[in-house]
Amino acid sequence: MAKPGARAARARAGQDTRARLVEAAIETLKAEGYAGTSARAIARAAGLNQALIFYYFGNLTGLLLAALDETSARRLTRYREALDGVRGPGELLRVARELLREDLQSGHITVLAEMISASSSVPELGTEIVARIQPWIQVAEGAVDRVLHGSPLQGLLPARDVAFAIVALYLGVELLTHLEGDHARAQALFEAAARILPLVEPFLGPFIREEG
Amino acid sequence: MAKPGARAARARAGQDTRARLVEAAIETLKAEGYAGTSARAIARAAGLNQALIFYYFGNLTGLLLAALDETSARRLTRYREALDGVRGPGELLRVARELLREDLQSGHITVLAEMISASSSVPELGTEIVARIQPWIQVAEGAVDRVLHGSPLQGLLPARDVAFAIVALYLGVELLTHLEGDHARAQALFEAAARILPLVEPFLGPFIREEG
DNA sequence: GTCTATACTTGGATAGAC
DNA sequence: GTCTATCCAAGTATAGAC
Repeated sequence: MAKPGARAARARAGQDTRARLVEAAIETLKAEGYAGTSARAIARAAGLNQALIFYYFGNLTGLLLAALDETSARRLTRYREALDGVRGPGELLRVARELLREDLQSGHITVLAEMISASSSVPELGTEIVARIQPWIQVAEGAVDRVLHGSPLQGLLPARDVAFAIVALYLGVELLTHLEGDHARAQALFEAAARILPLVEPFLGPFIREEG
Repeated sequence: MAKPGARAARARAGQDTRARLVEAAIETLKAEGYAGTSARAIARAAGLNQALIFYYFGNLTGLLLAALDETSARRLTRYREALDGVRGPGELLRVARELLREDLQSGHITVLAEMISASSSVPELGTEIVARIQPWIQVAEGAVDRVLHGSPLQGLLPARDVAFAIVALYLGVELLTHLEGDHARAQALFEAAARILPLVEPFLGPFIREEG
C-alpha cells in the first residue's frame, strides 16, 4: 500500500478515457454517419490514440454499442421524466413535439438511425440493436396507454401497435429531416395534429378538457 | 458497313451488361445493405468483372444511384397505377396496405432506406437522394389530396405535411421491420387503422360510404 | 494506461492485354 | 466490351516500447 491512491488515480484516468471515447463516438456518429465513424475518426475527435479503442472495447462495434447505450440512456431518462407529468392528449402533443425538436437538434435519433441501418450490413449488430429499441417502444406504449385509458378507442387501438408506429414515424422523420435539412417540416406535423385534436378529443379518455 | 449489325450487337451486349450490373446492385443493396455493397460484391452477384462498373458508371456511386433510379421507377409506376383507381378511404387503406406489404417483401424500401442513411456519410449523395425522394412525397400527396378533397379536414390538414408523414412512416416501418424480421407488425397497423376508420369517416370527404 | 509502429485486409479505381 | 493484374488508400487490429 505504498503510494496510496495511485491505483485509484489510474483507474480514474481509465474511466475518463473510456468516457471520452464514448463521447467522441457519439459525436462522430452524429456528424459523419456510420460509414464515417472509423476507429481513426473517433480517436481524432477524442484527441486520443486509436489503439485505446481496442484496449477498452475490444473492437469498434463494442464502442459503437456503448455509445448507443449512453446516448439512449440519457434520452430515455429525459423522455420518462417529460412524459410522466403529462395529463392529457393536448399536453402529450406539446411534450412530444418538444422532445422531437430536441432529438433533431441534439442528433440523438441520428445515432439510433445510423446504427439501425448499419445493422443491415453488420450481422452481429442485429440482435444488439433490436434489444436497444425495445425500451423506446415501451416508453411510447406507456404514454399511449395513459391517453387511451378509458376511452372508446382503447379496444380498437392496441397501444403496442400505436407505439411501434410512433417510433417508426420518429425514425423516418429523423431520416428525412436530416436529409433535407429542414426542421420546420417536422414541426408542421405537430401543428396539423394540434388543429385536428379538437375533433378527435371526444374519442379520447378521461383526460378530455383537462386543460381548459 | 461490312459486317452489318456487328456494332448494334455490341451495343446490345453493352446495354445488357449495364442492366445486369444495375440489377445486381439492387439485389446486393437489399441483401447486404449499403456497407456490404462493394464493387466486388456487385460484380460477383452479376457474374461480371469488377472493372465493368467503372467502365459503365464512372464510379460506384454512379451505379448505386442508377440502381435506386431503376427500382424507384418500377415502384412509382406500380404506386401510381394502384392509387389511381382508389375511390375512397377504405379502399385507400387496403391498397396502401398491399403496397407496403409488397415493398417489405420485395425489398424496395430497403434500397431507399439504405441510400438515405448512407448519404449521412457520403456528402455527394445528399442532393441526389433528396431529388429522388420528391416523387414519392408527391405520389403520397396526390392520394391524400383525393381523400381529403371536400372534407372538413381539408383546411386543417395540409396534404403536403401528411404526405411527408406517410413517407416518413413507411421508411421507419421498413427500418424496424427489416431489423426485427417481423412483417406482421406492419400489417397490424393497417388492421388498427381499418377498425377506427368508421369513427373517422364522418370527417372525410365525398368518398364516404362508397363501399357501403 | 497510453503511445508508436506495423501487420493484415478490403475496397475503389486504373492500365493494358485481348 | 471485357478481362487480368495491379496500385493505392483506408481501415481494423495487434505487438511491444514507454
